[in-house]
Amino acid sequence: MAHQTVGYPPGLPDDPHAHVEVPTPACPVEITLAVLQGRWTTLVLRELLRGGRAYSELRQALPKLSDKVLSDRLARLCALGIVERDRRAGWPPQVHYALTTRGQRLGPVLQAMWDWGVQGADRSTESRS
Amino acid sequence: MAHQTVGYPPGLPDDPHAHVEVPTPACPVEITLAVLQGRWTTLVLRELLRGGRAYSELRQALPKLSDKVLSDRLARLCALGIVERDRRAGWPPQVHYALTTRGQRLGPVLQAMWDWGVQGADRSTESRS
DNA sequence: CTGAATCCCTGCCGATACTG
DNA sequence: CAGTATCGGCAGGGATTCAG
Repeated sequence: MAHQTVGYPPGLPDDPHAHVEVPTPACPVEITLAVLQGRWTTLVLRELLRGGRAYSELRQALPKLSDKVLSDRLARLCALGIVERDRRAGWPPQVHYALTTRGQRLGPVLQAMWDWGVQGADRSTESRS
Repeated sequence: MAHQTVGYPPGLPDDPHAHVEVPTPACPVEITLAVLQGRWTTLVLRELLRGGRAYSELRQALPKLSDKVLSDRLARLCALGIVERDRRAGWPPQVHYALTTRGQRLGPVLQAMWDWGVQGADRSTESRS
């Protein structure tokens, strides 16, 4: 099934993905979650949302991030069509990374998560259905 | 650091969380991601967004989900103030689960993820910064 | 009915060292 | 500079079993 009714407390529109019963790529939310999953992934995306960066610049921005994980994240995001790799000729060799337009569309998603994280600090209100 | 600039391609507003360099609870996006992380979590939330459910109803809706994981998810979401537990007297013993208002605020987040997952199917467009 | 406890296994993440 | 190779530790998740 899928998370289609999200945002509609009582009533829910019909959606072909609305009956997913297992966490598979069939559910759009799971797809997005799969992209975002993995430690450091969102931090890398944040950096790239601020503009394209060279590998060394990313390393500099995220000092605690090892080569292996950074490479893994970038390779995975490239494979997913989120990030684009640009190997530039010359010396020293440099590789530039930038978000594809598909990747840039993740902006609103991260923004929504940001907003919830900020206001979520207060857990004062409660309600039941 | 944090993902504050999310959604603002070139320019980025100043934010105290904007300089997080390690994935810690200091970043709102990481907070939200932590809440959503874990297999099955979003599926459980989807079910609850459609209205409060009894434990048995959740099990029925997610047949492939084991008791342990469902219990873990619910307990964790309760601890986070996302879900509220309502132990009802009588026989057979039944426990009702519902989202708190804080939990319901996750609706827009999942909606954004849903939207991206749906349109993300096409990776035709690309661009560089 | 509703969970908590236990066991095992898998995959991720980090550190280190090495190559084009 | 920009990665890849390898190894080990550890936490997450599934199945099964037991308890309130």
